[in-house]
Amino acid sequence: MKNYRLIIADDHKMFLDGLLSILESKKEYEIVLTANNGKNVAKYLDINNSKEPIDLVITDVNMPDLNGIELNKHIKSNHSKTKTLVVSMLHDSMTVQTLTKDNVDGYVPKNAEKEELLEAIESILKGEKYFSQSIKDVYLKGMFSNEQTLIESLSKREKEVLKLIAQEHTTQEIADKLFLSKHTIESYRKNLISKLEVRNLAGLTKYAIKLGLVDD
Amino acid sequence: MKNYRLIIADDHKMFLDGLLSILESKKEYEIVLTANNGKNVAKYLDINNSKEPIDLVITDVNMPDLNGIELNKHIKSNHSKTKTLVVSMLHDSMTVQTLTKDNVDGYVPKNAEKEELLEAIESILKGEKYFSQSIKDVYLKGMFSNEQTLIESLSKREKEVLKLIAQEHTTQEIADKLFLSKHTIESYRKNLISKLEVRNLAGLTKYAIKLGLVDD
DNA sequence: AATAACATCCCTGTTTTCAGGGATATCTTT
DNA sequence: AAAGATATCCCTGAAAACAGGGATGTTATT
Repeated sequence: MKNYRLIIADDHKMFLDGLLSILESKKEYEIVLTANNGKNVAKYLDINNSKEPIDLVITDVNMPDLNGIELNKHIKSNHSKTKTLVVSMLHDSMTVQTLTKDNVDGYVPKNAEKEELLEAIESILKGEKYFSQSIKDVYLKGMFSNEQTLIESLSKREKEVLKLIAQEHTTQEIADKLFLSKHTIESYRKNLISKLEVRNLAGLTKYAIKLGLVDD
Repeated sequence: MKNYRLIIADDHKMFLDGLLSILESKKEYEIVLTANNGKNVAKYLDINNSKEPIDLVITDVNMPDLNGIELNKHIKSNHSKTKTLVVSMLHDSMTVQTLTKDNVDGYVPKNAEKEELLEAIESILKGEKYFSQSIKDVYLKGMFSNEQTLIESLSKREKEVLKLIAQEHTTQEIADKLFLSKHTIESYRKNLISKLEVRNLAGLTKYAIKLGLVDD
């Protein structure tokens, strides 16, 4: 009988209990540690992993102290034998992309059936990758929308100007604020409109929000 | 020994399991039904409730078929003896306000500790109301921010124009689209700027997004 | 019946944005 | 060394937005 050692990290107590009750049905999984943040998991691995290695860390994305993305990165850099499975509520394409880039072993949304979760765990422990269809969809959507690349094509200064534009400042005001010529800001505005393929201020504002440059 | 009959509704299987495992520790709670949508709960109550009444329905907000808000409304209109407790991930002030208006008995966020959940259930079964502090905060914030009232102060037509403005249409284009004079749209734009207390298109666009009039 | 809110339209004048050209200097990458 | 991206600045003219007035008829609400 196989015996796998797992760690679960989630700051939602109720959800943790849900995972535990699902995993308790499987005798071959030993839950070595549960944590409500990534830091404690990282700490545990750093101290104890060499003695009795952890096979799999199941983690949420949004957690205090050390979130799932950072935790995955840490594990993949320092504990290469330990697999990682992300189980999360929200999944934007950026998050999925970052995680796959950091070599995460699987990603299952929280609204998945428990059967799928168990399948994901099994696959990963066998050395395969497991991504739910909805996660793949999000990933592909992110890949084939030029949105992401557009955003990345903006320089620091351009983002700065875009932010101020979205904050309802006029060209003149922005020029004064940045100690630049009015013409310079006009150029930026023009370039932004053309780069982001929008028509006017409204479009720029929407992009600024998408980029997280403005609060609302 | 008391015996309470509960129903749980949540479309997230894992979360349902979490709730179940928490409630199974309490012998006095009998889980009569679990459902992944509101409709099945409503149906069950409509058929069986008079024989053996249900004491409490624990429900998520976002569910297919019949969401938590509608389910609560249905229960409060047709099964007044059945208490309701909402357990949800996201909680905007509108949702909280609607639910309290519809006389929900409690509201606990999903990231609450299991102790708090059990306390909420106990309180409600005793006939009290239970709202987590974070829920109260959201509620109060919604009450005292003029944002909500501002949004509600917009007429249907104003919202329609605002939407088109945020979709990057010019005044002339909107006029053509709605078969109205350019001057009319200009008036709307002016009124919107003054009502929403913003300076320009950027501000209007941000409000349109907040209102959910435009996708992004 | 009166008031308020809504929807519609009009005018004038100023400011800002948008579109379309350029130019120059720096810095990085090939 | 050349090419490309970045940051900066300039100009013109048209289109659009913004500010500030007003007006009229309809529909709710009181």
